[in-house]
Amino acid sequence: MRCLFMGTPDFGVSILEAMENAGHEIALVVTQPDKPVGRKKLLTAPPVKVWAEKRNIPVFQPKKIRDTEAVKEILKYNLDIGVVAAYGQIIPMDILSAPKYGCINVHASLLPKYRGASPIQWSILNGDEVTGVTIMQMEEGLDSGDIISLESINIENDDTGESLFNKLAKLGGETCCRAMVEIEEGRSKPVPQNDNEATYVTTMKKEFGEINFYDSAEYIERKIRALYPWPSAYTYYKGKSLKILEAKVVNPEELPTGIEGVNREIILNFSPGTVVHTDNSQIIVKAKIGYLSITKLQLAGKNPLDVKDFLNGNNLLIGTVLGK
RNA sequence: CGCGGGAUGGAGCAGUCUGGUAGCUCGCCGGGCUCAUAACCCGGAGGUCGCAGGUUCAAAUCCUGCUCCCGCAA
Repeated sequence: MRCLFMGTPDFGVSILEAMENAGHEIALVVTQPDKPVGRKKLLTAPPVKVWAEKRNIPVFQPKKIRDTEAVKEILKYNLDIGVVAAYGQIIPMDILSAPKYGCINVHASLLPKYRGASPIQWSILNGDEVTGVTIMQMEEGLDSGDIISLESINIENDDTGESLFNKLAKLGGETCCRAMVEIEEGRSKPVPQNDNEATYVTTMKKEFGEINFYDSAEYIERKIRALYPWPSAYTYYKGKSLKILEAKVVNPEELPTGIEGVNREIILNFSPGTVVHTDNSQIIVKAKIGYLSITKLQLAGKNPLDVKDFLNGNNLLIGTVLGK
């Protein structure tokens, strides 16, 4: 089919590649304007734009997609279908209804659960065992369109925001292409969502990543995985922010025996956030419920390090309390 | 000119303020102890101290310029 694609980050690139491999013609790519990024504020093109330019596909980057000029530009193209994946702007009905089959959206959750931004992180954080992707017919509401296709996937115990993102990006591309075939052949039967079951998630904010050791170790561990590698879960050490990149839950009965100079009664009286043990592979910190074994971390200004390397240069004493 | 931290054997760090023999914790190689070991003991190799200039009898250290890495912010 002759397609319009609207999207911005890497997730969109995965969908594009799937569409290309399925033999669709990408007539136009619409994405966000280039933005200053990084310490040097270099003007950087969105990943989707980079991808499209390599293939000489026209790219359109309106500041506001709702402006009549922008709408007119897109309506110039004769399109069969529009595919939207993490575009970042609200698209007006004029555009959504312009292609022959309208526009469909790829969303990284099992709708109507987790409408909105950052569904992937939230599904890990909440300890869900299953998530997936939804392909829906777009309408004006937020992720509220009729469901064309829904594909689920298990969340593994070691899945991170990054790994699950990659899995869902791949699954999203496959599912999207399958849905496009169904639409073209007239087999598609969109099903309305049950709005009563809808839940909404907001954008993951940076400050949300601060670890509260008065949470349970299990929750903190999920938070670390959900926010990896961005924006990262963090705490503070010697006044500097300390990102926790990898950790495991340790139950009280699994604590290493023979902790030198410290007996278990003292540990029991430590407050959450206190380091109770270190060895050449881990730093164990007490949480409100359970203990957290940190295995990989990054101090502000430094590179990410395995705990072993970190401890070689930092004399981290038992009894140190992490946090502000 | 957004704010800040950093660059020192293979890894992580100290030393820089107050110029004067290259240090610590590991890793690696060799030997020893041991039933055995990631444990312990002894020995060894490995560094133009990010780059380029300057000051000085003497620079990792002081001055000037540059490159690269990272945290925050965006």
